[in-house]
Amino acid sequence: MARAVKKKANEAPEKTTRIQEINRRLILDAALDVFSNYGFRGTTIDQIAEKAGMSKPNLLYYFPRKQNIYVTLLEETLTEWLAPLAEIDPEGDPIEQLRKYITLKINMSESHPEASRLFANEVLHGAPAINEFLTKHLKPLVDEKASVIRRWVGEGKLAPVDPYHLIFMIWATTQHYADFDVQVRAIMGSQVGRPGFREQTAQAVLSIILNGIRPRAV
Amino acid sequence: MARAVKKKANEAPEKTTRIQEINRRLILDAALDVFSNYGFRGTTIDQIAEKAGMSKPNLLYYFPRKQNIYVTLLEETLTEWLAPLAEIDPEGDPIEQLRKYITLKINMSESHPEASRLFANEVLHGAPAINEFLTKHLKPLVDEKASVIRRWVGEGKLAPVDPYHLIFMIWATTQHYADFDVQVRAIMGSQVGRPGFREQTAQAVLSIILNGIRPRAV
DNA sequence: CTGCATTTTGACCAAGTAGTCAAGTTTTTG
DNA sequence: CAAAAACTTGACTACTTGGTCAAAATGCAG
Repeated sequence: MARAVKKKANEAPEKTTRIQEINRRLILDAALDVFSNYGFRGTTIDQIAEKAGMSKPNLLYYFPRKQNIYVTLLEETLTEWLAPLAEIDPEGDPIEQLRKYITLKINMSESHPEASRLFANEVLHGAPAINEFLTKHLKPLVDEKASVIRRWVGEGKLAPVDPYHLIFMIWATTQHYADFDVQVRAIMGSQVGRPGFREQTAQAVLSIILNGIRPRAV
Repeated sequence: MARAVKKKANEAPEKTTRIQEINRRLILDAALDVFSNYGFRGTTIDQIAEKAGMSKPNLLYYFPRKQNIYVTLLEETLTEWLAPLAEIDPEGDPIEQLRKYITLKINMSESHPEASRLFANEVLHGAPAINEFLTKHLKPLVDEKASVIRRWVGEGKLAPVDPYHLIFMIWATTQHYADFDVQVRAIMGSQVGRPGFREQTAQAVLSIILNGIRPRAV
């Protein structure tokens, strides 16, 4: 009867069994798929349970509330999602570092569009579940990288540009291809699926942004 | 007892009374507010009715289905949303035309963020209600403007750039400020509300994109 | 002012959905 | 190889919510 999380109330607080590990993974994978397509309200526990191949009460044995699945998923995803930003090397060459960052983001948008959409949907609706994450983790990281970029600008290695807006532009542009996939497909048609499309996208995005911030003669 | 739409079954097909006009407007305004915040599934008819100041059955007298309100709203919004793109003048100066377009889009994002979010949410979820609009109206318009941009590139008036990706980048960047408002606020804090923030944004976006596509020496 | 059309709403219904429960099955452990 | 712990599920409940309906209130044309 004990909930998966609670133990005998005096033993070691955290102990995950093999089965727990497997099933939580199954649930989270299924949930990512469903939540990213239908949003929080649009998703039913039954949908997730079916996709995960288990009964609803069983699913609720692992995550007592729908919210729990959702929040766990967002936390898992966000950390991974931010990794590339953290990798920007303050000592590296500015243009090279930003090229690498943009390329990584475009690749992520193609390889994990569900994660991007899950996040986009949450923010679009006011980020009720992750507002704290945004101010406590995202902001400090962005502040840090923004000051690096600002220094680069000061050293004349980049054209004068507001670092925050530059970062927003990179996010917006790269995630657009995941979040607005349907629209991109409606306009560009069959090209989208074709091999090489990602390279073509990367090339176009890199060309505009990097030339847009390359230092210019005054 | 007749539905608002049907008349005495043989009279002039379309006749909207004063009251109808007022109430439909009240409903659509309220609905834009609610739908853009909570999405289609997350919105209840009761919420809209309350915000519109009328009873639920009364609201359903004007729009027999929740879907009807939603679709009407999207159609109204989309036309307005695309207007700036149509205004790009093939005979004008390329950089000037694109500057004007970007500026208009940024202004719209600030003045009508709900419209942007309504649309973003719909596309994010696969655009079930407007897929047809995308291929029948949006695509042709984009194709047309893309060929104008391609011609400009051919004439050496712009750096070599894929016109479709350029348009996507402009959309992504400008709408980001409406759709991801919460995130922008979490990172930039109180600056966002301040007068002049829009100008600062416009300046940053214009600087990067326009310099990114300005013709360069080979 | 009167009678018909339009508008408005309280009460209600059916479907869908988050979450519970108690009883069963499987796995682990001493 | 028991006995305990962990896992699983059918059946159920409480609640939300889209939509109906019949009757009342209001507006309006002649």
